[in-house]
This record gives sequence, structure tokens and C-alpha cells, in this order.
Amino acid sequence: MRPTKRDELVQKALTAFYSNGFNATGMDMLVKETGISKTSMYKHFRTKEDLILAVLRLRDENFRNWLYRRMEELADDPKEQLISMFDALEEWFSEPGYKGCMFIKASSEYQDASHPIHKQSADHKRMLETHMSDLATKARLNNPEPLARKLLLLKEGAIVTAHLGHTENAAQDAKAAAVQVLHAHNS
Amino acid sequence: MRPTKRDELVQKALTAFYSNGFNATGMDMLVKETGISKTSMYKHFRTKEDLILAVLRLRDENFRNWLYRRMEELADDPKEQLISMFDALEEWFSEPGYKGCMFIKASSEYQDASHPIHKQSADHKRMLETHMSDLATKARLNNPEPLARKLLLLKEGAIVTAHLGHTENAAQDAKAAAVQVLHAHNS
DNA sequence: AACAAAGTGTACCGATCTGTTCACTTTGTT
DNA sequence: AACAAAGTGAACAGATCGGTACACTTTGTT
Repeated sequence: MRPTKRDELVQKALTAFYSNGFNATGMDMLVKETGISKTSMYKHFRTKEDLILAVLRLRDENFRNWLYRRMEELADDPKEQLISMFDALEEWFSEPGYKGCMFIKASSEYQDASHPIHKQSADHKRMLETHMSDLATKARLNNPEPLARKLLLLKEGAIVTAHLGHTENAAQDAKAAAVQVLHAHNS
Repeated sequence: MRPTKRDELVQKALTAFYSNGFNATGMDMLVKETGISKTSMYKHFRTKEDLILAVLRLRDENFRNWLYRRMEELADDPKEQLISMFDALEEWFSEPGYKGCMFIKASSEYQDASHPIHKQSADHKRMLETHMSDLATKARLNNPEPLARKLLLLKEGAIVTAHLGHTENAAQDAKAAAVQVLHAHNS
């Protein structure tokens, strides 16, 4: 197996889908932007949907790896790591091509809850929840699961608000709220 | 001017766009679902984009009216009205056809910040922010603007989380967080 | 050198997209 | 009764959609 060409396709398709949307990015545009022939694409993926699912898998891996690592780099203490999630988000929001969360967009374009793309997006959010809940447990905070859910609500809110762009500093607003919420979960 | 036919079109188009998405809803499907001829549609709106903008205006009006009224019905005190926003949201989330926020979806499909549809979605969020900030001022809470922004972060987070459906009670989680945040803004 | 796997380029399929045209019918007003 | 505004239905245009067919070239392995 030579994974390079396939991985190159998925990587470049990710960029195209992220900045143009799923429905709005046709396979011919993908040919143009990736430089990979359509014949080759359809040898690797039977349908466009299969390609999108592969793109989402890559995005899940990249994003979670990046976020978890960045949180660890920004703080040692697990409690402070939870808070520093919002500093990591701020870095993301201020990147030039920031266009919101790929999974929120995927679930916007594939709304049916039973659709594979929708389900895979939900899986991504679930994994984040598990991780944050584990961190809250390590930090010996009260009611770790509800706390994790609250922090993630702030995260999702900040992501869409930063994209809608009607607020300057969504990440720092979310961080301030997180500190206040977290204070209520101290023993 | 007979506004009935045009309003009927916008109202029915709203339903179709909300449950199918914007790109995924073609004009021919709109003809089928509204019972209004395509010729007539294009006499009222020069492009599909114009129709979408009219749909978003209606949605903005309906949603803000509904939310503000519901908050007033659920509580007298302005501070409690802010909290009861999340009870109103819970009612919305549990409606059968709930599919998330139309403006978030619009900004997902029309990502460019300079696009009229994107800008109009941002306007909607801004108006919510102004209203909540006014309420926070009336309630004599500290730092009303930052507080309003935090509550709205929780609102947006709850909306997308309820749609992604990976959590049972997004509205109540958001409400609990809101209470904790609001506590920190008491004098 | 030989062979198979992998990739390319182009033309094509039927369906659907936004938007237009045109001849016709309904409706409201005077 | 007459007239204009508003609405209808169906065909059509040109582009694009996801996906396929086919003949060809490149690449890696032995």
C-alpha cells in the first residue's frame, strides 16, 4: 500500500471543504484544487460521502491532537489546562483562514441525525466531552461530567460566535465565563 | 400591494430551507412545496439569494419576538428573565422539527464574512446581544455587556449541542452554567 | 525486460441547478 | 364590460452536479 496519494487527496480535500463548504465544493473543483484525477479519486472512494467521512476522520484526529497537546503545553495543572483550552481556541480563531468548526458545518449541511456524516460529527464532540471530563476528574473538581459539558458549551458558543464575527474576543469571554463556572465546582 | 402571496412564499420557503438547508433546497423543490409558480417567485425576488435574505428577515423577527416574549412570560424580574432564556430554549429544542439555528446554518453555507447572508446572520446575533445587555443593565448587574456576551455564548453552545445531539439536556446544562456566571456579576 | 498496479485525461451520462421565456388564466378595480 | 395586475404551467437555456467508461502513461517490483 502506498498511502501517500490517498492521504494527499484527503488532506487537500479537507482544506477545500473547510473553506468552501461540502455541498458547494464539487468533485470537479476538487480535481482542480488537488491536482488529482477524478478517476483516481473514485478508485480510493466510492462516493463523495465516503471522501467526506475520511476527511472528517482526519480532521477529528488533527484537531483533538492539536487541542490536547496545546492545553498541556499551556499549563501543568489539570484544572488550569481546562481553562487554557480557551487560550488555545483564541489562537485558532485568529488564524487567517478561520471559518468555524468543520463538524458544526457538516451537521448543518447533513442535518438528519441518522446520516453517517452527522453521526460522525456527534462522535467527535463526544470524544471531546470524555477527555474534558477525565481532566476534571484528575483535577478533583466536583461533578466532573456536568462541568465538562458546561465548558464545552462555552467552547461551541465561542467557535460559532468567532465565526459569525459579531464579537471581538469570543475566546476570552468564554474563558472568563469558564473561570466563573469552574469556581462553582471547587470543593 | 397585496402582501399575502409574497408572505406566503417567504413563510413556506422558511420551513423548506430550515429543514433541508439552503444549498440543498432548489427552486423547483420550492415550487413543489409552496405550490407557488416559479414565474411568480422570480417576480417577487430577483434571485434565490434575495429570497433567502427575506426568509432570514422573517426568521429574525419571529425568533426574537418569540424569545423575548417567552422570557417575559417565564419571569418578572429582569435577572430571572435572563436565566429563563434557557428554559425557553429547552422548549424550542424539544420541538419535533428542531434542527438548530437558522443563522448559524446560513453562515455555515455562506462562509465569506462579506456575503450579505453572512452579514445579516451576524446582525441577528448583535441584536440579541443588545437586548440581553439592556436586560442585564435593568437588573443592575455588574459589567452588563460582558455578562450578556457570556450568556449568549452559552446560548449558541446549547443550540449547536442540542442539534448535534450528543447531549441530553444542553439547555439545562447551559442554565446551570448561566446561574454560576451570573452569580459572579452580582454586586 | 516484463508485468501489474496506480494514476491520468477526456469525453460522456442523466439529473439537477438557477434563471428566463411565452402564451395563457385568474383576479380586483373602475 | 373592460382593463391591468398578478399568477400559472411548461418548456427551455447553460452550467454544474455526482459518477462512469475507456484508452493511455507512469511507476514499482521482480
